[in-house]
Amino acid sequence: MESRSSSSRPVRLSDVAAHAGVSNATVSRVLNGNPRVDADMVARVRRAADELGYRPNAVASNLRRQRTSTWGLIISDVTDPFFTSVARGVEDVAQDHGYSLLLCNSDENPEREAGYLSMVERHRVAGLVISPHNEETDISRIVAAGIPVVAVDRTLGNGVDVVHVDSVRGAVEATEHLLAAGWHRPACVSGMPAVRTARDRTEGYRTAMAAAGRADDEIVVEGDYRVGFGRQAASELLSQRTPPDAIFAANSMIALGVLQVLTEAGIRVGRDMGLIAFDDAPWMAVTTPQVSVVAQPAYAIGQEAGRTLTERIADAEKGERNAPTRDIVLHTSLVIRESSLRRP
Amino acid sequence: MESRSSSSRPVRLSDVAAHAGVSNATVSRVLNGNPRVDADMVARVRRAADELGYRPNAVASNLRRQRTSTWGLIISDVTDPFFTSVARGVEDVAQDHGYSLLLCNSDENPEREAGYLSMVERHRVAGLVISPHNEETDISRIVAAGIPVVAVDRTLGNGVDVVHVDSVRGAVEATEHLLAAGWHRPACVSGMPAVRTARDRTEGYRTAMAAAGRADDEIVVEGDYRVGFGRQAASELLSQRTPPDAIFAANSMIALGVLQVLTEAGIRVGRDMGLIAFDDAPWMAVTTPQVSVVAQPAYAIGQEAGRTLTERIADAEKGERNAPTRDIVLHTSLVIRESSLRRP
DNA sequence: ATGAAAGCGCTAACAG
DNA sequence: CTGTTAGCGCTTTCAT
Repeated sequence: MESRSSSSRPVRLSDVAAHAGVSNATVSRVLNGNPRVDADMVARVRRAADELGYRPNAVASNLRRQRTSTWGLIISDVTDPFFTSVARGVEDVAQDHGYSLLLCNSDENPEREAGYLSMVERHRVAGLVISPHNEETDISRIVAAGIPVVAVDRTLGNGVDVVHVDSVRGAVEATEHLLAAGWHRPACVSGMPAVRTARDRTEGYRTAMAAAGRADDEIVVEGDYRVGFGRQAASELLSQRTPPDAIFAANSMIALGVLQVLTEAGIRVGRDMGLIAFDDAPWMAVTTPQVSVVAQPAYAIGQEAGRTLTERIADAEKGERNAPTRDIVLHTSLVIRESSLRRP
Repeated sequence: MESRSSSSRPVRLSDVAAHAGVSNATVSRVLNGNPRVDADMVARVRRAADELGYRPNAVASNLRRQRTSTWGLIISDVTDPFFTSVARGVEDVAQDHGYSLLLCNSDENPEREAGYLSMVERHRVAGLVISPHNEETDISRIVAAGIPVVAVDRTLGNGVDVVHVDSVRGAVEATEHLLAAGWHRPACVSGMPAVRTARDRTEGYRTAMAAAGRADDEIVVEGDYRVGFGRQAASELLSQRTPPDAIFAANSMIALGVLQVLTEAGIRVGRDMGLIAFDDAPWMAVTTPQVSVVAQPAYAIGQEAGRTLTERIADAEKGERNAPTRDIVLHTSLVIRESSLRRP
């Protein structure tokens, strides 16, 4: 039974207090679940709040409390299924704990990232989850402001908690598998060397090649983690004098671009060209042939980051300043489908 | 007085004022770009702010101004490429205008949606972009609070602006195309009838079937817009006595599920079974055969929603309460690839 | 168990 | 052009 005149002044806590015939303090206590209030009072206040259709003003509350109920989430690309799954994991944990998410898409662009970093600081977020562009990403201000930070996918040095997978190992496994499947000249198409996961995945590829005594056959193309670069790299590779006979794509976006070009060129994957990707994506099981991958538990990474963040926030409130840094490594799994298998 | 034991107290505007030897008001004016301040003052204040590493407290500012620099964004599924593209469009416009985004994933769940609606109201967002679950979605409180709202993808009645495509027409085109390509029994796999786009796409299918004198051959399966339902529907369809020979999937998630099942069952798409989907997705050009679609300009929908929202916010500030409701319809395009073409 | 009152950090009248 | 001052709506001592 809320009073609803089109654009009236919002109902304030003091309106509820007046309506219930109690003080502001009591209303505040009731609405915040403070136990030392009389049961009758609680009922009266609740009813008054309902009748007036009261919605607490989170801005005022945040200011007074000197802390917000919001987390910042800065990710590289909302368009990349890996990051959307991570975001989903973070969101679900945030919601469970009463936090909202300020979403920022850094787009793998350091300036944009810096702008967003400044924004979350101005908003005085309670915590931050970030997939940092690279180790140089400067979060010193955030840390100095006492805002807990958890990195996902990529480390940040500085004693910041991180949740990620072992990219080197995943890449080694992918490359070894390609070699074991009988491909002779597997190439690696990777992201920006500035980005840690890209470097690690390239390194894993090189390690496996060297271990197999194939160091001389290494073919590495580095660009970025976008579909466009996957296309470009694939075209370049195909036009070489002695093209590779297989490709290890360092993420799903690159794999998509590579596959587009391969498809357009009429190259039969799994026959003329082997393919394996780091990162699973929902569509990889519906292509012909299906794409083999090194799968990462993206949603779990997000959840784990969210859980770690809540703990850090609790620590910070207790004045706990020097809990040991956590480096949470989740497992990848090699999912062998068809694209990496050599058919006659 | 609360104990704030953590690191150093953040720098406040008054610290900058003291450091620069001016009043708070002057600092505020400089930092907000008020033109009537002396150039020397500006320089002095800027320097002081820099030296102290000052970051304005957006919470305090928001409270005092009685408006925030945040938009709410409530979408059905961050995992659906259509919605992530929309989100991207909204985000880019928001950023251009100095707004941040509070991201909410309603998951096509009315309760979750209601919770988020309440949240954005408490946060006193400056505006809201929402893909409402359906016409019943109750945004009366938001509207009553004077918060401009723009719906995307689905209408909301109530005189709320909306940016979307003509789903009926897109579905008609898809179905006509299937029929023209020589498929005899095309089925329609759609989302929840409660959701407007799902209803519209089903209706478009029916309209086209009727117009072709094939009303008796209609096969409609309705569930939701998720991959899982696409799988389920495809299985059911395949096990029927007289299965369809083509499928119109009402969105890309359903199409993905359908394709998974078709692939697993060894059914040759484009031969044994025709397929066309509403919504393009990046992977649809790398399957074999490539998937024909009714493409929507998702990013543009997001942008358009963002632009409309900024205008509505400006209107609201001017006290403009009755600008005519906008119904912005963007064009779909029929992209005929291979899955809908009948090969011998 | 309840109320009175003092701010949280900032902006915007209003004076000067 | 600059400063003084009064809050924004809420939470939390402190006193009763």
